[in-house]
Amino acid sequence: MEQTKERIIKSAIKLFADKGFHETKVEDIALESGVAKGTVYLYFKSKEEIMDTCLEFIFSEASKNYEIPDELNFSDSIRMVVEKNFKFVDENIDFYRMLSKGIYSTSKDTKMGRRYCERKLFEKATSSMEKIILKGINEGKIKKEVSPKYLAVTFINTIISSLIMVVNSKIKGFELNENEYKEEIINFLTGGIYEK
Amino acid sequence: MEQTKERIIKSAIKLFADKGFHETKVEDIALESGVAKGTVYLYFKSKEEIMDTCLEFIFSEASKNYEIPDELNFSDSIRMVVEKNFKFVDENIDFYRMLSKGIYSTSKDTKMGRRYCERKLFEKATSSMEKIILKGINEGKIKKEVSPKYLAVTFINTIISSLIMVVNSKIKGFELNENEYKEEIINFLTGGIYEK
Amino acid sequence: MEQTKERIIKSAIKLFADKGFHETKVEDIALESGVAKGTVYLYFKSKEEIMDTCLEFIFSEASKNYEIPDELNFSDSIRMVVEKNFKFVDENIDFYRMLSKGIYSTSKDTKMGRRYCERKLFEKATSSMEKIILKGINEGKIKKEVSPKYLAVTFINTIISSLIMVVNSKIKGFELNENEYKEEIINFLTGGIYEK
Amino acid sequence: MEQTKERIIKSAIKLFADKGFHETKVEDIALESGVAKGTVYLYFKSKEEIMDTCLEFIFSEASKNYEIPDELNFSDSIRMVVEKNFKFVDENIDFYRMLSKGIYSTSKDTKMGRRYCERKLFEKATSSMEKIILKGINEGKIKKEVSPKYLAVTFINTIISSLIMVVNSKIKGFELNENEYKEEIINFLTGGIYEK
DNA sequence: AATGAATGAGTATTCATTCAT
DNA sequence: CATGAATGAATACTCATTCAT
Repeated sequence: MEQTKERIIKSAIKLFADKGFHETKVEDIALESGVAKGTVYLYFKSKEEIMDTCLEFIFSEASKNYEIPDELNFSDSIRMVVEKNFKFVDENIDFYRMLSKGIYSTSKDTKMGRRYCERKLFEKATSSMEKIILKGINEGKIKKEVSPKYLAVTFINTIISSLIMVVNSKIKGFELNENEYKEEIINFLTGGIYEK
Repeated sequence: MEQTKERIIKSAIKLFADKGFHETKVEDIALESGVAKGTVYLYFKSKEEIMDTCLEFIFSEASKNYEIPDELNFSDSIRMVVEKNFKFVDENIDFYRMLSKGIYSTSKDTKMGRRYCERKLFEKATSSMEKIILKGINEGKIKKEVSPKYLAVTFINTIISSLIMVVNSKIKGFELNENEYKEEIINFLTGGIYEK
Repeated sequence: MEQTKERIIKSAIKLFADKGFHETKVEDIALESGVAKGTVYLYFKSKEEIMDTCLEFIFSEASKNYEIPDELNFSDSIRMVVEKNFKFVDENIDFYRMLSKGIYSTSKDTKMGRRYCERKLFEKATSSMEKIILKGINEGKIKKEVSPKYLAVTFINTIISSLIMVVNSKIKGFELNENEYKEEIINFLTGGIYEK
Repeated sequence: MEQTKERIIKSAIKLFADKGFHETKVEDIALESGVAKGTVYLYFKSKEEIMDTCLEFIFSEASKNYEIPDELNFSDSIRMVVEKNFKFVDENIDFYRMLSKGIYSTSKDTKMGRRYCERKLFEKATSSMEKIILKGINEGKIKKEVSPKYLAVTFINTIISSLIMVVNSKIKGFELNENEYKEEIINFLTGGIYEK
């Protein structure tokens, strides 16, 4: 049943987020999903493949956050991207916890794995953001001299790292007013923080 | 000898950056340092302690990037922070490679370890950046309505993620003109991208 | 399967008897039991736990040697205890070889381990022997002035050390006629060696 | 200096008694003796040799407990052997603690090691006891039918195990009145417990 | 004689993966 | 489809011993 596979994925995401890849045992995933260890191997060739499938699943979801209607203007587009992402964090906190683990990592990359998905998502995000910046230039909000590509990368990084901040605040009891912070980010990205 | 300990640290940083924590074997570190496995354990109680010492060492170096003279104005302060950091990346590429690993991680944290150092560095960075932003407000560059704290966090995140971009470009052959990108970041953070 | 666990216990007793605790490797136990090293750890958390289980098992068997019907008189009771024990040695030579190792030992004790079992067995043995001595006093065989408790301890020690002698004779080619020796012990304990 | 060697031996006896052979590290012995690890190896070829020397030293001391003047009668000889041994236990508690460790042992025996010393001591003890028993027979205290050899073994075992009891009582807080117990043992061995 | 830094062989334990039922 | 007993390769860590100083 495909339902079983989905249950395994969900459990894996939760556990990888809690304990990281290496600290999560296949047995843990099996227990959490309510199946036997052997069953996990009916649906996945290896533990790596479980991780890869988790990432593929979540990155494909995340990429929808960068689908913005053409008719929106610069500021509203920025607002929509930021709001979609903040909403997504709320609903997929485990995913971002997984991402924010960092450091004690492995370098093993697999075809469908992290790098591939990350890059796919990143490319989607920056190309989408580039269009939004072009809107800003056309609307006279942003100077013509800037490099839309580099600025897009910068905007995306700013958004992503702000999401990580939100996650950290949720988990580590950092004090951070999510809504105020979000508005500050939007304000910042739309140039609202600088005196004319 | 302290020289031996230092050689081990250097080797460990390189290897953790190359292969991540779990994929790096203690034997690898010993070989790379030109000592026997047992010798590593003369200087460190465990593999974890090696990682912790690496982080402590490098985070304490990195925190110097946020020491800015009071007499500099807003824009020059921003420029100095960004330039110091870009220079530091060039000279400590292994460290940033280590940081940019992400995902397949562990959650084990030790007292002197990652969280502690990360937070210490982050707090130093944001408090330093907050002062710079206050300069910006006093100079009339930044609106009085902004939250200096949130903006500081955002500025720091923007800088850090730009550094990660540079590292990725160096390693994965991403095409990125480091200098142009750096100028774009400075420009962005000092409000230069927006039309008056 | 419980059968596998039992096979492991039997092999462990044999090996601990042959080579002692430290000289017996977990791999040896696995080989001797015809299972893989990992399998041993399915049934036991650690090598210590194997030892503890061996001891628990064998001490509980040994304690049966001190179960004597109330209706037997003093001399017959002594005879029965001694004979049961000599028989037990014959059938569980490995166990006594394990006990007689001595000296190059460890001091690590675990809850269910040695001390606990030893004391339980010793208490069972002495309390049982105390009853037999009381029979001896009641029957006028033993003087009323003696301390039944101390005498019980002494009788038990005499029996146990005679068993160790038998084991040593079996293993190290000590010349010792088991039956004659046994009769001498019974004779000794029932006062038969002394002139009236 | 021979003084250093003696200090090492004393420390080793104490530590072996505390923690057993395997749990005592050569480093521990060095620390306890106030010398460097390397120095230990100036006086002993190996850790085994330290143990062997400890045993040799202590067994040779212990064998003096069985040197009894010919002119003493049976009962006084028994009393002297028992009293010497009880006194020796008091003064060399570490040695008996070492002996009473048992079980988690090793089987490695070395030339000068345990078996050799133990047997030497045991032979000295039993041959000495045999003479005492012959006195008993000559004095009409013990029946002529007994086997002096087997009885000697039994007497020695009774004494040795009573010493172990005393040690255990000292260490594990067992309640045992040492003097009463000693008198009971003497009484027992001289036939005083049985009604005529 | 004394030191203690360096060594590396040796081992308990873990856990992803398999496969007979 | 599902199971979970069995596997064994892989690895962090220990400690007796050596030897240059």
